[in-house]
Amino acid sequence: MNVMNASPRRKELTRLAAQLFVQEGFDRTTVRMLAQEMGIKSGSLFHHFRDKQEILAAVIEEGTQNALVIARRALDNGPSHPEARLRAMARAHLETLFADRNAHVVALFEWRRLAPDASAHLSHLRDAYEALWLGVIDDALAAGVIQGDRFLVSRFILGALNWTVRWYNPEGPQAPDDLADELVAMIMAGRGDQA
Amino acid sequence: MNVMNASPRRKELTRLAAQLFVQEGFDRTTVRMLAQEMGIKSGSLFHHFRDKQEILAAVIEEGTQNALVIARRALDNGPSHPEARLRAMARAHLETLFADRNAHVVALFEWRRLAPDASAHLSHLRDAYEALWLGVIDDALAAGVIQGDRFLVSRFILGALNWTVRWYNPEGPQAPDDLADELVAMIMAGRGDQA
DNA sequence: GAGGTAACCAAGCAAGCGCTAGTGTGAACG
DNA sequence: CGTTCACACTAGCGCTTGCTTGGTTACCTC
Repeated sequence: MNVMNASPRRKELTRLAAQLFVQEGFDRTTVRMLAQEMGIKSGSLFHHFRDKQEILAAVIEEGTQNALVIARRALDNGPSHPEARLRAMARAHLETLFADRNAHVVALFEWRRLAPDASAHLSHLRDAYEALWLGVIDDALAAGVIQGDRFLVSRFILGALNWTVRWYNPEGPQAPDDLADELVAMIMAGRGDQA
Repeated sequence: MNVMNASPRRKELTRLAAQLFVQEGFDRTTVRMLAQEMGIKSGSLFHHFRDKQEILAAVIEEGTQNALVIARRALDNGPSHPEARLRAMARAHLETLFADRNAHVVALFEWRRLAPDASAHLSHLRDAYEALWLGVIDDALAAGVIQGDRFLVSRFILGALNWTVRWYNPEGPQAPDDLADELVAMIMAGRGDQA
């Protein structure tokens, strides 16, 4: 078994697993299906991962880590005006969501299949990510750019954004950035200044 | 097997199944678990349902039917102003969502486990429901109450509303109607008139 | 060229899965 | 009183599941 999470082989296997988990769902995906997709036999799979659970955890960790990196970069190199930061954050969210779509779909819809210990570890990552959002939302509230309860607003926004994986088609005419801008425009309080 | 969907026994079994499906997920819920929860042996289960798939379909159909009934009632007996109709629709959505919470969580997150024929049948129900939403949204757009693309708006709203099942606690201080009103207030375009 | 190691394979085990077959029982009905 | 029917039971079949075991290969290092 490979202890390092960064082994290139393991990373590739994780990517393939994410794809299958999205296609079939975690429970319906058998170790034999995973092995075949990876071009190995089912027994060999357990050289790379302790058990099936660990594959799921690896997939979700990968996606969540990337989300954190991208969001932090968007805020660090990004604009300072609260409204623009809100837009940058929404854009960053959709950017990761569709760059690592498989991993994020798994994270969103198979989270409950995680064993308790893995879930606890990954919850910290997710909390760190949501903290970034709450910071941006607090600033926007303070500046009067948006209005409402901070938790309600953040959950409505994240709900609307996360739900896009259910209907958004990247081949279509709309770019992810357009979606993000439209959503932010939609929730801007009392300022009829959208395009 | 019971052909009528309205047998009271079958309805009760469907309710119990919904609960288990939410707790464990459809795939992880075995027919033996279902039977035990129902106080019978696993073999007896197939007197009521042809197979496990049919139980899933029954759960989802129940929830979706109720959603349609409640939404239609809210619109028929409801207000005529576009903004008020939007609010009524959002309230109705959350009302069903938490009245039949288990059934709706299953419908939202286990839909893909449906066999193709059951899925086709139930899609019509869901489409009818979404048509109601689009009608209300079109009126609101025409009246200038909200702005944006009709599909984008509807998907953002439904995403935000559906996502509430992930975090909303009915025991908490906030009533579902408050949530609905806050969301509608949030998306009202260029009219700083929320509470 | 000996030793170590990452990667893989063949074979299979124990447990659990959905579902079936055949039977029993008590209430309802003519 | 005999028939029917909804409902439940026992027993188990055939298959798949996640995972283990013991051994093989190819490459790297000193």
